[in-house]
Amino acid sequence: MIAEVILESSVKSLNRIFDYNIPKDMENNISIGSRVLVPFGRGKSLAEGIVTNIKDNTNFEVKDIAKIEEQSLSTEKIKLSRWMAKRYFSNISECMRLMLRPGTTTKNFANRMNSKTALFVSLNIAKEQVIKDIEENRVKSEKQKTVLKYLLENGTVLQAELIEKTNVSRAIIKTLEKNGFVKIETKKVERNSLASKDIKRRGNLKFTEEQEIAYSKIEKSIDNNEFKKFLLYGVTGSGKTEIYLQLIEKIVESGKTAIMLVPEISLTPQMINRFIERFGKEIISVLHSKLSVGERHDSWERIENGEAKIVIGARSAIFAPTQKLGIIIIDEEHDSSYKSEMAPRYNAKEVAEEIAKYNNIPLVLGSATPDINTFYKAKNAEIELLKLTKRANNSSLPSIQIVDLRQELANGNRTMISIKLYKLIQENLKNKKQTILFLNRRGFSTFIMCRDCGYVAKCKNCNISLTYHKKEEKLKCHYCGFEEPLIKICPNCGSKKIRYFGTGTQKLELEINKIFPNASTIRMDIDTVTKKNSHEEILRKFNEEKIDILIGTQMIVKGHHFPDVTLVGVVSADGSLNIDDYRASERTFDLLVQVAGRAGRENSPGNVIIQTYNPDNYSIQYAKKQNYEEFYNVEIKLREQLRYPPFCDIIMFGISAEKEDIVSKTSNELYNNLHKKLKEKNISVNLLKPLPAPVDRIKNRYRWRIIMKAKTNNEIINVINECLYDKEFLKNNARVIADINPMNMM
DNA sequence: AGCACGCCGACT
DNA sequence: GTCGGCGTGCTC
Repeated sequence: MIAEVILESSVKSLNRIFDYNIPKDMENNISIGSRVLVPFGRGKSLAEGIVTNIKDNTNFEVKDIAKIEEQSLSTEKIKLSRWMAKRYFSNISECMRLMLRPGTTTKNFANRMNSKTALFVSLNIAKEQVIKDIEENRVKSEKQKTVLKYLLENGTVLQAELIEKTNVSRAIIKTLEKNGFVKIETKKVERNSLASKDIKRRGNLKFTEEQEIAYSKIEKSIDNNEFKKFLLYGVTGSGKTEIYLQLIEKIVESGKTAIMLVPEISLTPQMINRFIERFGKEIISVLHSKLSVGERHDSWERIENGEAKIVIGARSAIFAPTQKLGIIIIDEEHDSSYKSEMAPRYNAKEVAEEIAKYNNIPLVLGSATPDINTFYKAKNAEIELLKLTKRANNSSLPSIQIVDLRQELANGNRTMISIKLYKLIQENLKNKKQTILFLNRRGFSTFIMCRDCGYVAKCKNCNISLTYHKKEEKLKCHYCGFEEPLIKICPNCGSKKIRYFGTGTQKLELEINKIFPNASTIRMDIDTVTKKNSHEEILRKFNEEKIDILIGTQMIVKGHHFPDVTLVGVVSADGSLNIDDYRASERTFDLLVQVAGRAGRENSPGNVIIQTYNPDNYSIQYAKKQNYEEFYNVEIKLREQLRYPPFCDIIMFGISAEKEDIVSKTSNELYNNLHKKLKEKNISVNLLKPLPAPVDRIKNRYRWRIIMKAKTNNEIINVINECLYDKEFLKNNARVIADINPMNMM
């Protein structure tokens, strides 16, 4: 018997099948999906791989499989890997890696993550007997008594815990073991990130009429075992989560499992707690990047062995090894984090759809500001639209005002805070209410320039200006991380007239401290949340210590609940508007609606001030009105006129290398190959000539790109794959990537 | 990715 | 002569 094996490697030239002989004694233990070790190459080194097919003979002179490992992939996951590899122009083994238990995919399989074990101590005789033995003084030593008492109360405990809590040495426990009172054994330790949670269970809430209708539509497709897509479109507070919870409850009760994806940033303890309240931590598995590899390994194992029925996680949790999957829910479906920016460059929404198809189950997408593409499909009946128009908790929408910064400047106000915003902050401080100031740019100044000669400080590795970070007195590159001390004298002309341009959160914080010297402030951006729990720590501080003003970027926007915030100021709405990307308006609208949602969620209606140099822009105007559908109607017409998604797909080819001539040569070769092949097959697409990327050098590599606009189908995808994996083309010494509908066009 | 092969200049 | 530099090609 011969096995077709895909080797674990991200090298493009190895992205194919290798045949291996299955030794007689392994025949009964091997199947499609088995993970194996095989000899590969001239050396004696072993490579890891996955068996993707078993057949009777081969044309090659084959070697024997060396070892079969314990883990395997389901045939469904192999099918999914094949689909992904093609759709996302990636190596099949890179796709498979996402579906294997975390911590088991390192090249060095000797250092594999395994289930962790530790020594546990428990009583070896009946409790009553132990009590008697203590009372009748058969155990005399005080220390031994303490240990036995602790065990009587706590059952089986970690030896380390026992030693720490009872303050005894290991010898005492050993003696107790020798005398037959306790036993010490090696057992598996579960690294469960939820272990410390002790949360009261709670029942269901009562549905409103709208919730009831939405729920029963989805319920019907669960009952019919059919694949169907739903868009649950409802404003913040309209009760989407309650619908998710009750759908999952139904699924779990019928012995099936559920996957719920949420954006990484909204995977907060508050959100997880809500699930634990309803279902208990025993059947929930949480997967996200903040967990240690060990915790992720064990979470995965609990899903594999059926212990965990509900998976809550960020993007890659879609690959969780669930048994009998019954529903997939994707919350905040418009969020850009569902698209991977690393190989394989997959979109979890599309992957979820594929998985839902395989399993004949519903896929539920939820959002208050749906992705334009999703809403277009909902309007065209490809997705069933379920609307929730009323806020379940009756809280009122905040009052939103736009401030024209041009006017402000004309009136002589050169600060970042308009008169209107200033007055509202002052009022809030007086009333002991909290304020959030949002600015989507970190650092102090975006760039620094010499006023005499026009010199701008740039990164030596990237063609991008350096951002000034005041606290460290450093210039930093936000692309490669390069840092250098702040320059005080122009290196070009020696002038001392160095000026700072553009504003970041650091400068805003400084300015706020100047304007409101008595107000307490806290800042939250990438620079302040580097440590593992600092994110939560800042929010806890803000909430509990009643900090007056929270200043932050994107990351303050999602999923957090601030009961005492009654004022939100968007210091500048223009940052996301002036990006060279067809999604700039959509992003601005989403962001503003979400930021506004942070104000006045409880009983007091909040105030929102949006400061901008583009007060007439439609995304800002509709955000003020909080009217998604009107925004959609304008946006979709523009997309149609300019032929942007959903009216076509955008495929971006990125070519990079250290030498510019290699980049241009490879780019032109790829363009010509694509052009030729498409012409041969009579496929017409909009293929733009290769050009340097907007940021044409990052980390010392020159970057070019080719853009293709086309309504993709199998034929086009095949042509692209053929060109990218062409043997002759691969000889070029450049890095080439292809990304379908990328989130970042830079 | 490894690893071997082979073609070239430098050197105990 | 031969040691080692790295460009090229192959791996079931």
